[in-house]
Amino acid sequence: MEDTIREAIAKALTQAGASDVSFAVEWPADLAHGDYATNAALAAAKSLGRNPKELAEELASHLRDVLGEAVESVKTAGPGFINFTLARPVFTGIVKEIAVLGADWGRGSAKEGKRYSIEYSCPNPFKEMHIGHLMSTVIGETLSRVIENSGATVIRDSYGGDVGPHVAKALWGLRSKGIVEPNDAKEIGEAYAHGSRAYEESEDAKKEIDELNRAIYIGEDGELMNLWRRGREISTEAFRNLYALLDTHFDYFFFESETAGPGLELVRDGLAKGIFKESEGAVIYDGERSGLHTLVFITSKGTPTYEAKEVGLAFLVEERVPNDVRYILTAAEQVGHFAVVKAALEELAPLVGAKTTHVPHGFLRLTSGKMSSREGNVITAAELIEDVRTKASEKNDDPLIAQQVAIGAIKYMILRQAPGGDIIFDPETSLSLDGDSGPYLQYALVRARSVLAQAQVEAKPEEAAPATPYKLERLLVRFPGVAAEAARENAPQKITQYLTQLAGEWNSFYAQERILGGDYENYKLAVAKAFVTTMENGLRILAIPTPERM
RNA sequence: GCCCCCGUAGCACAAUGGAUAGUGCGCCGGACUUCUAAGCCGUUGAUGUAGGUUCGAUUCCUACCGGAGGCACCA
Repeated sequence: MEDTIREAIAKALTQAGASDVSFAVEWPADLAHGDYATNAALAAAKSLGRNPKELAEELASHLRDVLGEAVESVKTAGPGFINFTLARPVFTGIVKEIAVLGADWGRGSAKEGKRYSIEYSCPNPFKEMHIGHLMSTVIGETLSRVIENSGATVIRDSYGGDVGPHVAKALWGLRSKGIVEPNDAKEIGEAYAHGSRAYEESEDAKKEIDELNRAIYIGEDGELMNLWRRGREISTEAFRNLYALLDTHFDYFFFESETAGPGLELVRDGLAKGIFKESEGAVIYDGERSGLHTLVFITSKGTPTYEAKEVGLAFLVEERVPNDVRYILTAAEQVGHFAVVKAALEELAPLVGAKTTHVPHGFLRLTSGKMSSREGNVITAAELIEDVRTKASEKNDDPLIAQQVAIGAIKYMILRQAPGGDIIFDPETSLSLDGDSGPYLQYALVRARSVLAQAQVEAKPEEAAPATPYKLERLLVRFPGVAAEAARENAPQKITQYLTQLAGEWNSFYAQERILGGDYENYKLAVAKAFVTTMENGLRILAIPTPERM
């Protein structure tokens, strides 16, 4: 419908003598203004030297003729907007279409045939997954689904640091506590905190940890490597449990132990080609010549840094996961580093560099101060989920439903805003189960399904409908457009906000209209069903669970 | 010092350059003989400052103020 309107406007403008004017067709903020609006008259008025209101009036009357029965009215408003109110049959048609499409309602094709490689979550083995990783995991999974929904194939991977100083600290910590066989991820996390403190407080410990770090890279100390393998296994198993809870499933896991070797080699090759240079015994990329930071890729001790490993990873992914676009999600604090890696990649392998995009996300900040695993005041992902689940079980006896509500609440908190922004997280008040929240969406869906389950008659979109479409219907129409916009702009929050508005409209409809046994019962049931389909499809994209009852 | 991000009501967040700047929490006030009150209806309240571009700026540009992050051997 939007395209039809757009074309009609373009033609009308050409007739008026303004063929290359760019204009918008958008949803008015207020439904009272209609279903679509355009600024075409405002945009064209200047080049035509016309009064925008007059021009709008002229265009409107022309468009009224062209669009005919599809529109209820075409009116001008304000400084020269043209508002389109769609006719009743258009909405009836959409309600029918939703019933036919079912799970496919809202799916797009803009990215058909594209392969996306998306990397997210990326917790480091030997540390516990904290709420920061939760943010990356939730945003990454939902962004993946948003892109899949527009027709692309998405291959998900997570990349973890299983070598490097933090591992040396954890292993040193385990050894110093005399632990040969760690029991769980928590024990390893504590050992890391212990080793990390020792590293800063004791020269001897620092020396030992540096030595361990090298030994892990070399990998010849059998006993050490056994502890390392065991530790990595325990950590990654804990991650997998969380991923199952969060409904995210990776196709690949990459580890720094695999990227370190290739990374070193690639950077050394680059050094020979003059892309990198030596400085104070280290191999660096001189980013300053292009306004970036100058960063070390290979340390003076010969170990690769994060940057070199990232280069190795880029090539490894290219080999195993052929793709058209590669997204790497990390916290925003890495933007400076990533810009340097990308610049280096663009010199080493222009095609790989060009299609690699860093998608930064904000931090989850605590109102109670900074989180630091060294300080031991991190909130782990598992703890947070457990806390919210406890809160949710006050109203739900069924543990599965309490868990679905908890996951929904946490995900909503993360997905309601633009991914780049920080979330100020107050464990006491941030996780609302009322108002704008995950449970709000879930509850609206549960009530709608409940109505449908109790219905004695069939949902029939072809039965008589009231002359004026419900606001709910007028919002339902927008779903595919919202989903497409979210994919185009990497903006999952657009879907969250839309679903919130839609749920609110359903709640109002539910409160005002008698559905079962009321007027237009068959048609209202069809609208309720269309709402259920839309909410289900939307929540599926967000990866928010849909409880059976609440 | 340099680079990047951010500044919207008491608080947390929205708003492809458009109309009366939306929503939730909180505050205050309503409605249950009716399909689930985690809900509905109403009320209160905001674009850091100063310029610029534009028919039109929360949005783009400049400066300033304030906050967060980054700036060579952690990731």
